[in-house]
Amino acid sequence: MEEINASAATKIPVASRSHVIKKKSMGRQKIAIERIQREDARQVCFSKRRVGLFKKAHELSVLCGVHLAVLVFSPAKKPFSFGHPSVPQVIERFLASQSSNKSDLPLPPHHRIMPPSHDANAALNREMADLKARIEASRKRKQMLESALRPKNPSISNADVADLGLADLCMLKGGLDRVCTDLEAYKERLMLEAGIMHTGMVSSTGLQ
Amino acid sequence: MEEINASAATKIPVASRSHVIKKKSMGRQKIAIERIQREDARQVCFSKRRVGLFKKAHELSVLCGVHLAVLVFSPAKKPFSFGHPSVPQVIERFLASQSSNKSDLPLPPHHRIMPPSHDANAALNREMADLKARIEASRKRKQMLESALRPKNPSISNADVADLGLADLCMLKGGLDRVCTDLEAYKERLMLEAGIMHTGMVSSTGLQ
DNA sequence: ATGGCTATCGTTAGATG
DNA sequence: TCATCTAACGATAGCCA
Repeated sequence: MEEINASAATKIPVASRSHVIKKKSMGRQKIAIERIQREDARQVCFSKRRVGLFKKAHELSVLCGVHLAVLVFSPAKKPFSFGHPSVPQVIERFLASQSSNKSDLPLPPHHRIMPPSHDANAALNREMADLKARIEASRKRKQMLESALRPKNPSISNADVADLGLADLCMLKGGLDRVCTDLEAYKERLMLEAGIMHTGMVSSTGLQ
Repeated sequence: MEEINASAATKIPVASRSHVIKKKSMGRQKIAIERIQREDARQVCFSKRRVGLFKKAHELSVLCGVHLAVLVFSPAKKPFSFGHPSVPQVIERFLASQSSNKSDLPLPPHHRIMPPSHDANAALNREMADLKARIEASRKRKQMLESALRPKNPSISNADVADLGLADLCMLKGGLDRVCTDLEAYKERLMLEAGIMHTGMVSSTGLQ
């Protein structure tokens, strides 16, 4: 990986001209993926990589025409976000996809699996009304949960736990659907953490 | 890993019997950031870049120790997500940071990067498309859920699944204590919330 | 915090199995 | 569909203004 061979790297400009030449830059150095200790370096890294991440997200949304959202809190706790078509829309859609049906709210009786080829327009209209109602209910529920949390006494040592549990609770109601999604997300995460496990041979320690 | 050059040399005979040196690969080609027309290429691009985006997000969260979440809907409307410390936590925190300014879903003032909202027509079209997508996804989810539930044991609990995933993945990982710790904490959170649910807050589907 | 620079590292388009 | 390979392209660590 590190050693560049004669195939393409045929440029030895500065080094070959002189035995001692101070390079203008060391270029990009390899770093381990672990918390950066130096405060200023960490801040700079965040600024640059945040932009890079948003750019990647933008490219993905355009290239593939998909909806996505990225939410980031800076080291200074400041929120940054990027979304296509918009952050709130994507969040809403995501939450809706988690709650799915059943258990969410009073399910309209007409909401059931319909034959795809049966008066698509009428069916779509009914379903759309249904979804709108669900979105509205979801909105109210969120407000209730948030307002329920706010009046809590901050001196409670478990405030963090309550806060953390709040959103998870929302998603928990999705049941199996949610479990599957969460597991998927955690599988993704683990595969990222583990790095290159499936390439077969890795340095047994794995993980840089 | 290092036999790349050796294997490359081995395959040279193909090129040598022709006066035209055929490269084994054109390598990465430059592409414009615009919707990819070919359906298959778009799908492939999504798969690759989604992984890349999640990896970048993971690196940012670790390097800078920040909270973040990424929500993506595939071209097939399937939701993918990555979050540190967890998607729901980050969403909740983000919404909370927004609610201090406005009521529910208005766009946040701090949005630096945001697709320009066009005229009302475009907005309506987007909403319509979005709703239709949701309807499609909802239908598919329902079918998957039902077909998954019917032949299987309907009483799969969150704890069970989380536990299995934890043990399995930890074993798989082997050396990453931090991941195990994270998952342990996640499991505890799940069980705690299950307890909360049981005490009456959101009892929906007999999830356990 | 932003922006530019450079050398280097990491990502990925296109082709292939 | 999904993994792999290659070479080119893009992102960025470290340094400075």
